[in-house]
Amino acid sequence: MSTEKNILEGAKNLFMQFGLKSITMDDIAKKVGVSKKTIYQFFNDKNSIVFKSVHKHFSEHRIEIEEVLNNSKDPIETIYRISKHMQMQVEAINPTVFYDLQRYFPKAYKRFLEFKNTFMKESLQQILDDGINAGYFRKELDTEILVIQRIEQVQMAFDNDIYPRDRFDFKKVHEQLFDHFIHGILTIKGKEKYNQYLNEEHEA
DNA sequence: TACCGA
DNA sequence: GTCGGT
Repeated sequence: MSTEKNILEGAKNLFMQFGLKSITMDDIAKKVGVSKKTIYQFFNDKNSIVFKSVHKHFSEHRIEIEEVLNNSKDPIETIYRISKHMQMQVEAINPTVFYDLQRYFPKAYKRFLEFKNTFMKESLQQILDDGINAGYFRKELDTEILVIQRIEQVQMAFDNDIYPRDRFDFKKVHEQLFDHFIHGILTIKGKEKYNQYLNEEHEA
């Protein structure tokens, strides 16, 4: 792998684990095993590494989501598998990343918002519309309104002022919000199908 | 690796 | 004192 890819991969891993602000250029150099001089041959500044890390992260995330979209038998399986995927992502990322992005790295934060407001929004809306047509989700739903609600509630769970992490289990907050969301949209038929996937998981 | 400026 | 940048 190229030196540039190595640096980016190492930086991304450190950022995911510890956040953006607390990781220094020296930390990255040490982790990757190169000098800071080498890093600055590929990246203009820290802002550039953060931006490219964020870009790489969401590009990979997008490919994984597309794999699920293309290989699920029905909308219930899609939303179930994506929720599992999101759960893993949520556990793998230090929540301070979002705070750091917003506060210190506006350009990278903009990239994140773009991902959230285009790809995430469009794919979730497609899933909801498909689910309604298949009779799994309630036909009364306004999917455009609910997609925004769902995306923003995920973001809300990352906000330490809203669900302080010294009082709430981060993972449990996400689980609760998803459970509440999914049960608010399922029809009877959808619930049966959803429970099938839950039961398969317990048997596995 | 040492150093400077913020 | 810390950290991005030289």
